[in-house]
Amino acid sequence: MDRRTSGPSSGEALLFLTDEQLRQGIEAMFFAYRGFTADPDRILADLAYGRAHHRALHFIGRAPSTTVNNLLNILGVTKQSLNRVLRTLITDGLVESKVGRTDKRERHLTLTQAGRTLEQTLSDAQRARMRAAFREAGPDAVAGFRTVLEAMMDNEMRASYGRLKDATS
Amino acid sequence: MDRRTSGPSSGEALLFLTDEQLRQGIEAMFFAYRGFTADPDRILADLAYGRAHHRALHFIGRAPSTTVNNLLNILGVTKQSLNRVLRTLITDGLVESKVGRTDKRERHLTLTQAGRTLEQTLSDAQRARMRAAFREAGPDAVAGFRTVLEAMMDNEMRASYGRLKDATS
DNA sequence: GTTGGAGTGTCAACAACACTGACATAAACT
DNA sequence: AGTTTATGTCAGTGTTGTTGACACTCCAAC
Repeated sequence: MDRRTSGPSSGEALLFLTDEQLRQGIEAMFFAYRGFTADPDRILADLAYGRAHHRALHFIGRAPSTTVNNLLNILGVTKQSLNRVLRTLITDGLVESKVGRTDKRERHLTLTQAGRTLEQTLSDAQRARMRAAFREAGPDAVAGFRTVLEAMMDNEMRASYGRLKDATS
Repeated sequence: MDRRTSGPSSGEALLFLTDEQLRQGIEAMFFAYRGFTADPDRILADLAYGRAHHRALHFIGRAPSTTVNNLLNILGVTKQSLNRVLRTLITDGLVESKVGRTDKRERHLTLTQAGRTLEQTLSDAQRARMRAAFREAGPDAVAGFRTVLEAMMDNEMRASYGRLKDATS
């Protein structure tokens, strides 16, 4: 009924955000995410893999020698779900699983050469689109993009994101 | 191997985008999208519905009296997939399907009162998070956010997005 | 030193939701 | 009359999420 969404603004300049503006943000997010995953999805469709395999390859490549449990926290799925994906990647020789030295309960995951190659192929497609979008939008827009996305994450995800970001900066 | 990603910049100021920067953008998108869907997902889990139902409700509410075919184009799924969802929504009395007046082949979809109520509940949760993120990030960041997302869409999706945006502005 | 609980990983079965393919019906178009 | 368009339905399949049950490893208390 109210066209304007009111509420406290916690000390910052008050922003008048209409439901319409928020709705456009929601739809932008929906359509953009589809574009975001479209290119790797096309590649994966030909192979016997899906988006979950891509995610696993990405984060193993990002943090080599990570444990299953660590990957679990990042991906936010159940260990059973992840395990199915990991099993195929391991038997297909894309990921190597090594029993931990100090704690033999842990499995440390690393990409094999073949795994790195596929990860590169998938990431290249995704990066190409991201690069084009970033170029088109300009550096200020990119900064804003990241600020908003970071504010939209859950706290635990923001923590994972921050850890990964800091690890290589 | 190359730390710097080069390439033509189509007349604009050349931006040096490292793979690392792009990777952070990719991960930000991944984690943020999880946050973006987390709240409605929690609500839907209690009901017998899933994310697909939410999407249908959203776009029917957005463009009332839309046809099945139009919805199909927006959502980018097969009619079999959409039909399964629509059937449950119609039998549950959340969506009304009316035969078209001028073209009787078409079915025009509208939310019932119950449908509007559920849609509101779901959207409120999602808007609350979006609003908080927008407030925290500030208006300039929001503008950049939208610019980048729009640049990341496929052309057809950008068309759908534009149509919806213009319809109510 | 053995036992019990916590941590970690694996196997099996099931549900949601996407897909393809084939087909039926009705209305509109030519 | 014949073709195309819009919609709905049935059957089958694949990916990816879930829960439940179970095995192995570590560590600490007894």
